[in-house]
Amino acid sequence: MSNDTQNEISEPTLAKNFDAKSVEPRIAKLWDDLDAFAAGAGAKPDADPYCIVIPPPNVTGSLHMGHALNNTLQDILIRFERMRGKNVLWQPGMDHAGIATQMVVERQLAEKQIHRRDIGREEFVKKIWEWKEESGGTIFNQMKRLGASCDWSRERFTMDEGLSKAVLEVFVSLYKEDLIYKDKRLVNWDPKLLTAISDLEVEQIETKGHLWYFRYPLEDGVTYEHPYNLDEEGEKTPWKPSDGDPAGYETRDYLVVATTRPETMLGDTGVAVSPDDPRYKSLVGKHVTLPLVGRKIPIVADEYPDPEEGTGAVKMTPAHDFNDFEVGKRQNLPAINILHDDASIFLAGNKKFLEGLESTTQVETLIAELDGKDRFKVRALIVEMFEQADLLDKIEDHKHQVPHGDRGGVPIEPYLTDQWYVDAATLAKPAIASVREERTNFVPKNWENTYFSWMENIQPWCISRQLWWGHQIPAWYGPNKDDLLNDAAEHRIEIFVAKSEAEAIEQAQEYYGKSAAISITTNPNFKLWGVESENITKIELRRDEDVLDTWFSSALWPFSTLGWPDQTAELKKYYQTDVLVTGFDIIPFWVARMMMMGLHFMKDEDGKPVEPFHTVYVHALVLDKHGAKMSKSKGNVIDPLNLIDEYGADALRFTMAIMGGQGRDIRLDTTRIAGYRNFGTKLWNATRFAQMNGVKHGIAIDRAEVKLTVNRWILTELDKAVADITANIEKYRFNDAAGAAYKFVWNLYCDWYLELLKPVFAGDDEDAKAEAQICCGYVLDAIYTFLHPFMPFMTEELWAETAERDVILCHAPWPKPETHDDGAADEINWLVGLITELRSVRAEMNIKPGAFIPLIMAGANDVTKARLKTHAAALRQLGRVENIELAEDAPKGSAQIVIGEATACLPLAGLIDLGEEKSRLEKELKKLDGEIKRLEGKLGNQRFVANAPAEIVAEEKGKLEEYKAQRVRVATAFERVAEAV
RNA sequence: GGGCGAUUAGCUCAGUGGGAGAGCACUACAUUGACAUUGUAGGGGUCACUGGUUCAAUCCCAGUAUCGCCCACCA
Repeated sequence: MSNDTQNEISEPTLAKNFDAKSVEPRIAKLWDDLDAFAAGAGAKPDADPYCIVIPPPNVTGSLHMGHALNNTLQDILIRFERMRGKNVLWQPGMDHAGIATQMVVERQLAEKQIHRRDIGREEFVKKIWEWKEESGGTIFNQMKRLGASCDWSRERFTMDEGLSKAVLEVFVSLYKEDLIYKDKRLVNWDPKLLTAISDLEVEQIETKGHLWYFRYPLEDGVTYEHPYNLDEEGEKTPWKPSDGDPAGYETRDYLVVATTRPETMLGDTGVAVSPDDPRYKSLVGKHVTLPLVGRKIPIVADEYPDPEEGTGAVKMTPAHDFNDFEVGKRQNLPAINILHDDASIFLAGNKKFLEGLESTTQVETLIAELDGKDRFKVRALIVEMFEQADLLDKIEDHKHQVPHGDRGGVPIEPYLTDQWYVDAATLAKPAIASVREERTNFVPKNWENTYFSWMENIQPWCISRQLWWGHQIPAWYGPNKDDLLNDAAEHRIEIFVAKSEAEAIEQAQEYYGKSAAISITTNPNFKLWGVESENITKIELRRDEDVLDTWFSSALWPFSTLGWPDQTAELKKYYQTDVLVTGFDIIPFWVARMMMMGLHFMKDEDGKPVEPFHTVYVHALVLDKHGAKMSKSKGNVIDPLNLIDEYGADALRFTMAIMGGQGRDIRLDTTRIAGYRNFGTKLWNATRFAQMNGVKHGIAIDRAEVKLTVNRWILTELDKAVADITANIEKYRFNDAAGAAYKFVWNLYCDWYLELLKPVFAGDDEDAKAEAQICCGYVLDAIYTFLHPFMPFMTEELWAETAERDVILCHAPWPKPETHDDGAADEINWLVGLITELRSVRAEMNIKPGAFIPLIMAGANDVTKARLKTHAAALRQLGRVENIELAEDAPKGSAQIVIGEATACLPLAGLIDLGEEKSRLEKELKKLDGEIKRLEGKLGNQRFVANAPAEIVAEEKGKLEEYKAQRVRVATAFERVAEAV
């Protein structure tokens, strides 16, 4: 022992403040150089695995606050488990994000006046790959700045070779099981992006519109009696069946139907009424003439119309409305498509539309006026035409939900096309059971409602997209053999689903026979038929042009990234993964589908399905500080990178953790980030203080040997804190874990422990000093460790700065709490209480903060006497009292603090205003009286004493006694002061 | 229309069936030996409202109000 046992302040090596800007990149590089995050890094060979797969960000994405939260929480779990000794893999990767990515590159081309069709599919896809190599994945560098400890060497991409192989495998095998099929039905069609989209990609947006009431004339000679009501002014008002007897009837030769989309009337093929509707009973089976078009369409009875709504008669457009499509199927109404794929009106050359129409001038005019025009323009024109024809009954303002494509942003059209579907209902069943039977658990649990409500009403999942960027559907089309040979009028298509072109040809060969020469064409004008002879000699196959929904490949993420369909070592080790951390918005998009696919394809040794993860942690949304969603258009977007620049990654992470409480959205207020940046500075300076006092790091402590009460106390508190933090991370209570860490570091370690050590370091008890130096460093080391998951950069830096270490901090073992309560807490709590009271009285009495004043302890017992002696230095430094003396009674004219059995007196006659001291004590008495009265009332209540648990009653009794004793002492003090005044 | 959540200090939020908490903001004082990105002390809340259960409700239950989100095919 040399210099550091003397009362010298050493020069700290740490700068005064933590410089995040220079330290963070350096630490990041350190981790990188050491491959610190590689799968299993730092773990023993037989360690338990722990795996999280990242929710793959879009390749076009950049880090937003949602990612910052999501990745912070994952990284906390990952670092925590890594330090606990598990074999950890955090699997990173990206999503190819079909539409989003294609749009980005299309926009770039548009700047050069190029359309993707100009350069062709192959060239266009090449351009997207080029773009991806150049600009894609910037988000990963941003995530590294956040400190995300993914195994970056294992980065995957949903379009890369391995994952594409998984997609093929899944598609082909689901097809073979009839869980994937092709079907012609109405889909949600995005007329801007010219592709089908799934139900989930449709957003309902409330829109102000109108409800137009049109008159459809009944066929010649048909009339009916239409009931009406009368209002107070004698005007006719609509009648509904529930109104009872109508006021009267009028004879009508037309039906009134209402619509929000007048343009669809061009495709009307019927009018439906309820079979129970008394108004229209006589009309069922009759016809109306479709205005403007002149088509005769039937009036049908169907359970779909609600007699209480609208007019009770509903126009049917099976090709452009999901309900009408169903009614059409039931009632045998044809579906007439009247839209091009871009939602312009399709009349000229529209075979189905023209069928059965006489080529009258009326129709010719209609075609001339409307064909090729945009749907909304046509809407206005149609209304105008109805008005001119005197068939517009009335117009009402109408608010309704209009479906919009979430990417293209324009209203979608229900559109009749061939698409591929996944039989989601079948796959959903085991996925529902897994959650019901708690093999997979949502945290917080209430998100299971979202999951169930989605899964239990699940519709066939439309997985084909008319895009170029994505996994091309592995289906090849050829002509139906029999149709070919029989020269049938209707040509059916034969589908060959295969993992490769060669396999498809093989299948085709088998189907068409050995004599057929089979080739693949990409010719868009290719025809499926047209052979020359009755022997099939030449067949061209053409691959389906469509690609798969992006979420199809994402659904395979937990096993495809681990190497599936190959049975890799990683797959074996890390599947089932542990927890999925995600926002609630993609529970149906992603979580539900991963459950379906995982359970279908992954089996354990006994062939039992294995869920992709045992826990789904659902976190909140990050909103601005007023609770609004962040969006570019609102201009309230906070860029996490700016926050990292300003406050450091650790501060941002800590904020995310402490605000990421379960089941609640986060309103981000940047002042809080500043607060947690300050927290880092506090810890930094605590270390600096330690350095100045020769504190030693990395030395093990035998707790039984620790002598100083403060040291024993802080070690006990440390144990409590570590246990608390550990338990809370295990329970995904990130806010509680961060809160416990914060309180321990600032409110216990810095505010009291270091303050209480100051007199020790300044004193001349060398043994005490040596012990304090070791203990102080030991606790600091523990702090670095338990804070590391939250603030990895600073703690890693401090870890390195304070001692030569065997391991870097992110591989250091998580502290283990030892329970060891020896009563030190009582003593320190007494001391802390006394000092706090001293400070409070001094402040109230306006005594100069720096001034030392004498203390006389009246009525102290032996324990108190001993404590006064032990902590004299601390009381001097922190309470600014000196010359501590003992007395039987409090001297006159002093301020008095009742603490335990004793009274601490500050003899300040002349220095303080005794009147003020008197009123201070009076206030205290009043407060005690209030408490005593409350407790006496409670304990006097027979029902309380009889019904409350015994320990509660005893507790309250104890409190009452305590208050009463306290009151006696305070009253004595008060009287003494009162006398002196 | 159905479902979920929120309502606690000026602001952002924790929290518990048994004496209301944090951060920021505010007030006063302090400061060249860890830290002004600080310290000490202090002010500030009928825990949205109304009922109910209970010995006891901010907490549990029901209803009301306000706000937010999700789902849904109303012509």
